[in-house]
Amino acid sequence: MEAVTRLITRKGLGSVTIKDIAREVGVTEGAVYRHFVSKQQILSYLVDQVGEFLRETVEDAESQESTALENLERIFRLQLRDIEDYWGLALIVVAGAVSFENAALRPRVVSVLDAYVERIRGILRKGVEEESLRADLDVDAAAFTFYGMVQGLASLWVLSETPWQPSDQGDPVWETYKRGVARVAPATLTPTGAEAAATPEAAYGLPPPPAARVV
Amino acid sequence: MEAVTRLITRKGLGSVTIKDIAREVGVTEGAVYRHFVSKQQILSYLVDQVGEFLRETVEDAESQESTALENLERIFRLQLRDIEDYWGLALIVVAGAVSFENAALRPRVVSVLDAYVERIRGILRKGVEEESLRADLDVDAAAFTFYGMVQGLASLWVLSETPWQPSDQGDPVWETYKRGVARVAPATLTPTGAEAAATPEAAYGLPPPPAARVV
DNA sequence: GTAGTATGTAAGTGAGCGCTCACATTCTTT
DNA sequence: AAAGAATGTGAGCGCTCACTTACATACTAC
Repeated sequence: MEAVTRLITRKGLGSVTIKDIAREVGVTEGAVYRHFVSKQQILSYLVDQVGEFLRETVEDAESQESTALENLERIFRLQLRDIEDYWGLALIVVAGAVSFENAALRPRVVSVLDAYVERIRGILRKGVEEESLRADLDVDAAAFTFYGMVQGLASLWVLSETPWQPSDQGDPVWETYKRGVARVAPATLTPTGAEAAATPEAAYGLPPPPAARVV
Repeated sequence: MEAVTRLITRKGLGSVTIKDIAREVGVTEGAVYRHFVSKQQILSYLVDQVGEFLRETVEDAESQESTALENLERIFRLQLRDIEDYWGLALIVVAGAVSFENAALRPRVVSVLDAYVERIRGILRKGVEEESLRADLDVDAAAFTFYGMVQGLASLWVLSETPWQPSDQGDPVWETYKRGVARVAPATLTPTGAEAAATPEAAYGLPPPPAARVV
């Protein structure tokens, strides 16, 4: 399984063959089939493994005794780090598109993703209850957006050849998200010409985010 | 090209063969190769076509004389509609992951995506200038998030078998985004127990969004 | 040490892929 | 009507893929 992870990370899911896996492990194709009944099964195990990985990430962050908002931020940052470390692997689940080619694998991917989004929703609900998130928050929409944020960063990162890291972009992206969900004074349009708002970092007692890089 | 679009929409990029394309058109494989030199070329044309499609969508929305925020909302909604209509096709670009399997196609996909995100950035910049967006907005991060929002909805939609439509989820998701970028009073944490904020729809003179559905 | 099982190898098989080619048909031009 | 170009056919080539099989070796238990 580790060899498969390495291979996918190196050359993408679609181009990994059984022969590749065997060579990576240092055996022949037949030996692989002594332990797995099909390639499908290998990928299926892999999806489970990724699901477990996601679950642990979220639960670790949740176990901390802090506000839902802080937990979410922790998950966001852990996720970005994981994408950097195992990006090909993370993409199996995070960029679910990869799997939509493989109809047999889809139900597993769907259940992993559903569980993930549901956990995010749970944290958001808790945040609304404990009043660190705005009371009128649409929890479903916010969970969607959280997922999209991670996935968007992941796919733009994978596609770009430049050496930027998701975690570099993470701060300002997180700020944008936070502004949409955190509890704030009622939103009102300020007339043109009004003074610029103080940076929200200051409002939260955080250091200012680093300058964003262009993709 | 229309047949290819239809096929990808039906069964995904990876499983479309030249034979499939020929059958869909009503000719044999050889005839396809009379007009295209390779499968790679067909896909390459397709990516260009999608890029053109995206460009038109954005330019149509931009040509309207309204605030950047309203233009962005229009793009968002048009995009969701396009994903519903041609989802497999939209995914070629939107879920760039599909292409990362295909190294030769990647530069084209990257340039299409870059152009798209850059256009979103341009609108956001304009919004900051005309003061419909917050002055301290991180334009790069907001563009990232916009892209992620669309892509997240697209991939969750593709994966789920349930009959929900992205445009149904669109309203609350857009509200979450808008709260993060629109010009508002300086963000300050309200103490617990404070009254819930008035709905932002009211602030913008819009009808309340429909209840969100679960994936 | 021997039996039995677990694990590995080398050489396949058959199917499907992108793509080619010798040839047939249809369309356009004059 | 004839010529030439454009378009289409169907067989098949070379390759790679997931997967199989007959046989060999290594490990474990008694």
